[in-house]
Amino acid sequence: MARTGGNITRKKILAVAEKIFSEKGFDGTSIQNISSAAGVNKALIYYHFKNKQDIIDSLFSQTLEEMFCLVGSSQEQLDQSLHKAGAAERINDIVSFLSKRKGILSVMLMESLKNEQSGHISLFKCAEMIISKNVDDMLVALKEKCNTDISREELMVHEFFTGFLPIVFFSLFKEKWAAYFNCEQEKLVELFSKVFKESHIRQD
Amino acid sequence: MARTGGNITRKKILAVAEKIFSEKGFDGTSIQNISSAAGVNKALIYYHFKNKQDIIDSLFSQTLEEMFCLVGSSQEQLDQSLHKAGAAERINDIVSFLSKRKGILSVMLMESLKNEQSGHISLFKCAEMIISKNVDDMLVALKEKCNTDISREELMVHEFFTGFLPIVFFSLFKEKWAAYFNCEQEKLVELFSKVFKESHIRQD
Amino acid sequence: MARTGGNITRKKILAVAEKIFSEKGFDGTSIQNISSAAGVNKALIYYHFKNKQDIIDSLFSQTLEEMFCLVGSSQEQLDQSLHKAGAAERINDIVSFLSKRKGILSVMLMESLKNEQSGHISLFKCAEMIISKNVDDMLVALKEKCNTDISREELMVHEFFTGFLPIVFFSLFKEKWAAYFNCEQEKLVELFSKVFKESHIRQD
Amino acid sequence: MARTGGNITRKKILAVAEKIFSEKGFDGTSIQNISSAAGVNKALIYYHFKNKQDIIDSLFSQTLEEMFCLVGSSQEQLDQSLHKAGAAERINDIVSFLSKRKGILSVMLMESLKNEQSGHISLFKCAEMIISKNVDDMLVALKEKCNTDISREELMVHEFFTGFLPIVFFSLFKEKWAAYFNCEQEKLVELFSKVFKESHIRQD
DNA sequence: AATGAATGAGCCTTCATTCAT
DNA sequence: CATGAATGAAGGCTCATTCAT
Repeated sequence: MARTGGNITRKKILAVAEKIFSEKGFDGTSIQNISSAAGVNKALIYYHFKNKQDIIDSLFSQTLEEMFCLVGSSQEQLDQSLHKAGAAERINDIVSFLSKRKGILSVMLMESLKNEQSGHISLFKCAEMIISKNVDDMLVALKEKCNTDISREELMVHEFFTGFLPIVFFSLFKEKWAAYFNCEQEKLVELFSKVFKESHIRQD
Repeated sequence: MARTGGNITRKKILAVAEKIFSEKGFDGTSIQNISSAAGVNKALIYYHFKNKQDIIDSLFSQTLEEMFCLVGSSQEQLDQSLHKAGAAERINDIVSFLSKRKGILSVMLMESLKNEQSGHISLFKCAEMIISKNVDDMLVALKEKCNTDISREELMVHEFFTGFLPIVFFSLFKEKWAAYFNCEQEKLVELFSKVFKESHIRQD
Repeated sequence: MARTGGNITRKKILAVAEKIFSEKGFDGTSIQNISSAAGVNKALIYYHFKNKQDIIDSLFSQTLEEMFCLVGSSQEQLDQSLHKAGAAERINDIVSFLSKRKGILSVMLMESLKNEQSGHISLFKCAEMIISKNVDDMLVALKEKCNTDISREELMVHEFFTGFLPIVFFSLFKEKWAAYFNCEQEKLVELFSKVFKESHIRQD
Repeated sequence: MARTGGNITRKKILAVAEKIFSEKGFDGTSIQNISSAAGVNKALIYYHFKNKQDIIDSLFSQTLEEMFCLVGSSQEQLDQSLHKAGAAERINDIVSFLSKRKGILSVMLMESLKNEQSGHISLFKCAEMIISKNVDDMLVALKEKCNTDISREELMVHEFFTGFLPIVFFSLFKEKWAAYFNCEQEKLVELFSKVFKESHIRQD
C-alpha cells in the first residue's frame, strides 16, 4: 500500500480533483480541468481511475477511511466527545479538523443534495462515523442518570441536525458569512462557539 | 407544444427547471433535459430566458420575492417567531412551508457550496430574510429583560446555524434519513421536533 | 410604386441591412441583427421579404437600378467619361459618388469573392453598367484616331481592372489605409488622384 | 480517420479550410463542413485549433510567413521587380504565383471588406510585404534619375491600388470574367498583361 | 402592417473516454 | 507510467423561418 511510483501521481490527481470539485462542483468540473491543474496528461487520469465517477468515489472512500482511522485510533481525543463537560472546549479543535476536510465535505454535501441517485450515502456514512461514538457514550452516561426515555434514534437525530450539520456548515461558510455580513472572522468563530455550546451542549 | 400564452410557457419552464435542478444539480442538468420535461422546443427556452444561468437566477429571485411577500405580509403568523413560547409549536408549520420550497432550497444550497463565484449570495439573502425579523423581535424581547449583552450579530449566527440550517436540512433530508436509518418518517418528524425545540428554543 | 405605408419600413430594413451586411458580411449578419437595429419585429422582415437572400437581392437590384438611372440620365455628367481629358478632374467626384455606395459595394465584393455560386454576377453587372458607356465612347474616339487595333474586350479589361477596381477599392479602403499607414486622409486622396490619373488616364 | 501524425492532420485541416473558406466565406463555413471535407472528426479540429478563428488566423500567419520567406530569399527573382524594364515580362509569373494562393487571398479580401474589427490588417501586411521591396528599389532608381519629388507614400499608394490590387483581382476573377463576358481565358490573360503593362509599368 | 410565440435544424464548442505508441 | 491523437455524444446557444393573432 506504500507504492511510491505512480501513487504520487494518483494522489496529486485526487488532491487537485478535491480542490476543483469543491470549487465548481462535480458536474461543473471536467477531466481537462483536473489534468491541467495537476499538470498531467488527460489520458493518464484514465490510467489511474476507471472514469470520472471513480475519482469522486475514491475521494469519498478515502475520506471515510481516514475518518475511520481517526475515530478508531484517537480514543483519547474523541472518546470523550462533544456532549461531555470537558468536551465543550474542544469545539474549536473539531472545527479546525473539519476545516482541513472542507473541500471534500462540500463535495459530499453537494452530491447529497441532488435528489436522485444515492449521493447522500457517503455523507450519511461519514456523519454516522463521527456521531455514533458520541451517541453511544451519551447513551451509557444517560443510563447512569436513569434518563432512559431517550432513544438512540433521538440522539442520532440530535447529533446530526444540531451538532454535525451546524459545525460542518460553519466551517464551510465562515469566510462567506464574514464577507457577506461584514464581520471579522475571529469574532465570528467566538460567536459560533458560544452559540453552539449553548444550543447543542447543555448540562441539564 | 401548442401555442399557449408565453407566460404559461415561462412558468412551466421554471417549474420544470426547479425540479430537475434539484434532482441533478444545475451543472448536471441540460437545457435538453428541461425542454423535454416541459414539453417545449429547446430554442423556446432561449426565447424566454437569456441563457441557462438566467433560468436559475429567475428561480432564485422569484423565490426571494415570494419569501419577501410571505415574511412581510403574514405578520400574525411569523411576527411572533421561532424563539417565543408559542412559536415552539409552529415548527412543523415552518418545516412544511420550507418543504414546499425544498426544490429551490436544495439548488440554492448546492450553488452556495461551490467555493467560487458568489453562489452563496442567494442563500444568504434568503436566510437573512427569514431570520432577521425573528432576530429583531428577540432583540426587543431581550432588552425588556435587560439581557443586553447579546448582540444582533450573535443572534443572527444563532438563528442561522442552529435554527435555519437544521430546519432546512431536515426538510431536505428527512426521506433520505428515514430510508438510510430505516425509521418511519412520522416518528422522525416527532423526534426532530423535540430535538430542535430543546436545542434551538429555550426558555431560560 | 410610391406606397407610403409599409414602404418606409421596407426602406428602413434595407438601409439597416446594407449597413450591417457591410460590417459583418452577409453570413455574419442575422435577421435578429437587422430587426434589432431597424427597431422592427423579426417576423415583420418576413412580411416584407421572402427570406434573407431576398434582402440582399433587393439591395443589389435596387443598386443596379439606381446606377442605371444615373448612368442613363446624367448624360452630361458621365457621357464624357474617365478617359477623356476633361474627365481627369472628375475622379474625385466619382470617388465621392462611390463613397456613398460604399456599403453595398463592399457587400457585392464580398459575395463576388466567394468562389461558388454566382455571387459575382451583381458586381459584374454593376461594373459593366458603369464602364460600358465609357468604353463605347473610347471606341468612337479611337476610331477617329485610326487606332483600331484596340478591341472592345481590351478596353473593358482595361476599364475594369485598372479603372473601376482601384477606384472602388480606394473608396472602401481609404480610412483603413490612412489608419494603417498613419497618413492623413486628405493627403491620401490627393496622392491617389495623382497616381490614378497617371496610371489609368493618359493622353498618349 | 486513421491515426496519422498530428501535424499531417493539422495541415490537412488547414488546406481544406482554406479551400472551403474561399468558396463559402469564413462565416458561411461550418466546422462540420471542414471536418467532413477533411475526413476527420469534428472534435479533432478543436484538438488542433483553439477555435474557428484560430484556423483562419493560422492560415493568414502561415501565408504571411511563406510570403516573407519568398520575398526575402528569392532576391534574384523579385529583387528587380515590377517597375523595371525587364520585369514587365514577369507579370505572368507573379500572376501565376498569386494564383496558387488564390484561396487564401480571396479569404483575406473578404475579411478585409468587413467594415468592423481589424480584418484588413492581414491583407495590408501581405500587400506591404510584396510591395515594399519594389517601392524601395524604385526609390533608389528614382534618386539616380533625380526625380525626388516622388515620396515613398505615393509609391506605396501607386503599387497597392494600381499594381497589387489589379493583379490579385485578375487572378481571382479571370475565370468568372471569362465566363461572364464569354471570352477565352488565354486571350484574357494576354489582354490583361498588355493592359496592365501599359497602365502600371511605364518607361517614361 | 405588425407582433409574440414557437420550431427544427444547425452552429461552435466541450465532454468523457479510448487507443496506439 | 505516460502521452499525443482521435472519437461519438452531448453541451449551450443561435439560426432562418413560420404561425396565430
